[in-house]
Amino acid sequence: MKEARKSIEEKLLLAARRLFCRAGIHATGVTRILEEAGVARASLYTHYGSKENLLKAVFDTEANMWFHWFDLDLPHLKCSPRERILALFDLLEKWFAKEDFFGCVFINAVAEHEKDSRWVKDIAGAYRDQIIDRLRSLVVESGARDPDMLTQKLGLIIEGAIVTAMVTQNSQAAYIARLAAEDVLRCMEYAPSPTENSASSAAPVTMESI
Amino acid sequence: MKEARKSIEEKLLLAARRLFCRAGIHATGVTRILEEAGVARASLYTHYGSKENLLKAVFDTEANMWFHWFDLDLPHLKCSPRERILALFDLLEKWFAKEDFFGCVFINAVAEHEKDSRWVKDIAGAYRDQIIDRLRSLVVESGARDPDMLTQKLGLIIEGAIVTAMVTQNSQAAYIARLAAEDVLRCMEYAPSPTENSASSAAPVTMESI
DNA sequence: AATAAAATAGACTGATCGGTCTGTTTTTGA
DNA sequence: TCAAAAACAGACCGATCAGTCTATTTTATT
Repeated sequence: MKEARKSIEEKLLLAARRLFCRAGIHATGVTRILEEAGVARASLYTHYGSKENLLKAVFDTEANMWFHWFDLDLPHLKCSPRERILALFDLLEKWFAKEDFFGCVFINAVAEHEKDSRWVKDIAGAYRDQIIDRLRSLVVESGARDPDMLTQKLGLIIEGAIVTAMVTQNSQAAYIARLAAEDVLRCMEYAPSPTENSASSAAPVTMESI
Repeated sequence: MKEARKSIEEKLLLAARRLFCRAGIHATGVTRILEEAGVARASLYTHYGSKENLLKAVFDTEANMWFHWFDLDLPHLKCSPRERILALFDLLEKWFAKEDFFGCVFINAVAEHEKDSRWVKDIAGAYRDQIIDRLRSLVVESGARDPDMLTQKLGLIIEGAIVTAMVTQNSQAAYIARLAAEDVLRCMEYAPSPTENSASSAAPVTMESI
């Protein structure tokens, strides 16, 4: 296949995302980003204008990873909504196992910036809301009785998996998280799905019957 | 009661812990710590020698908070081991609700330092191991069938709660985490405790009977 | 009250930061 | 092929960083 040459923006984004997560945002100087990207100093400023704007662009790429999972990868799976939720943890495991996984740039950025800073919290929070919304759609599809509560539990478990994987440098955190997610799913009562299981009684499915 | 005057070490520790978590470690200059602590510049260096040593001392205070919970607060509760595990999440909720809660200094420090840095990862990791060990003791006390797995699940949920509370600035994360913890406890089979329930059958308690 | 030790304010240093600017080389498109 | 645009290397700037130092004031001990 064609060896597509990376654009300057791509080279900067890849190097910045990697370094911001591996070494921290404040601890990463622009000089180091430029060395790793193999790009001239002035190019960073003609393309992004500032280190801060480059960070915002890295936020974009990280959010797009999540959107790709929810909007393209998971819908293509031929399985039940419940299994689609669990498949998310398999995607997490592949992410954690990458040699350049060093945590989530949103979480890390919030951790190392002024907590009442407008722009970091607002941008990271807005992306987080969009990701949680997609998770909630998956949960609603599954027919859970209390989708908001289940979404919050799963979101918390996902964030716990990310942080545990970062501090332990072990992708097994995704597997633990998947098992914990199975537990909370098992404990949630499901309403019968309108498309499948239409012959069963109207009584909710309890955890004993799963 | 006596108005105990804070020592210079205490004033520096309190200000540093607060600022390291609220604004980030790299983003916090020593000048700002000194202003907030109301202490002279030279005093920081006579007492701690460097900003890095001050961070290590902050690690100590954060670890002592956890040790106090596990070694003093929880053992005093007159309740079942299972309820003691859940009481941990009530302690988390009180922590999150404090007006100067801005995340866990261990997690935040790992997030914003070089991931293969020896000292940050080693110190934070060693404290984490000690905390997880105490959690495992609680789990073993509860008589769970697979204490290692349960400990990992609960540890992951706790870290998820901390990060969720940090990014959402909402102590409700502890409540969600407690409910999730109840779910994983419910799904874990318990062996009969040797001290209580000695009259029951040898069959393990399943989740239906809880 | 006198003296020694500790804490104070704040100037200072060398290094590094994000960002700008200059001049040269490479790429691109007609 | 040739001119315009883009990317290049690297010097440079003002600000800020952690840490040192001096000189003064406060505290503690006798």
